[in-house]
Amino acid sequence: MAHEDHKEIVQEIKGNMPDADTLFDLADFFKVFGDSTRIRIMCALFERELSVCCIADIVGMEQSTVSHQLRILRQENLVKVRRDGKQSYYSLEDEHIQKIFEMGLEHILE
Amino acid sequence: MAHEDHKEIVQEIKGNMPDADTLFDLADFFKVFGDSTRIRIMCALFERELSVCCIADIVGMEQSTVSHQLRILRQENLVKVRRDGKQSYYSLEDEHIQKIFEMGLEHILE
DNA sequence: TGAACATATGAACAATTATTCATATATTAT
DNA sequence: ATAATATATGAATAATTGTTCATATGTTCA
Repeated sequence: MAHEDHKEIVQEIKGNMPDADTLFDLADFFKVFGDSTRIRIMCALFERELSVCCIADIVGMEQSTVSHQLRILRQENLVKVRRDGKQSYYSLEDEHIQKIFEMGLEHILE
Repeated sequence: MAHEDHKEIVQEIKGNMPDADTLFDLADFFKVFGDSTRIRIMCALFERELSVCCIADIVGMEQSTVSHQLRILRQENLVKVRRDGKQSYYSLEDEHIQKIFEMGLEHILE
């Protein structure tokens, strides 16, 4: 236990928090931003849609690696795919992503 | 290799991207948001500053676990500490954090 | 000074995750 | 159909990371 109003504070805060499931999902969402390969992939996609092999060359990693990471980005609805012949072209799902990206950048550049 | 304008596109995008170091730091920053325990701790701190033992009770984890996670939050300048007698009171460093949090929440609630 | 309490930290363990290799699937052109 | 190319995926491995236990540090009060 602890100081005087411990119990009351705990109850108050617990009552006002979003439910655990939501926060769990939120953590999963941010987890996607927490890897430098994925961050670089997303960053590349800010400019335009790109094929998998272009992305691989841009980030300097194996095509396989990029494919795996793109799947993760797809699962969290951060990117969408378009097939055109042999290529798959990936692009960002919406603009939230760039905004969150920029806010993070703001924070670390302080 | 790949389709026609592959090389040009790769060069163009590579030229416009922030340098790798910055993106690495950015990923590290978001990594902090990518754990449900830390997310819950931050969420609790939106309301007010809290002692370590309060936080431990709110998130339902060991004091030790919370202390370790608070250190990580401190290292990334997301929280600050204030000593008052035996207790350490933690609070959020700035408002970026809540904004980023809310944007993430917006995204997953779609 | 010593007891009691709050917090911090090191070591160990379990679990998760990123990457690569090898290979499968899909598409196009010959 | 076969060859060539682009992408996707499964298995294996290495590395990272979250949690806990045990204990150290710091603070107050008797």
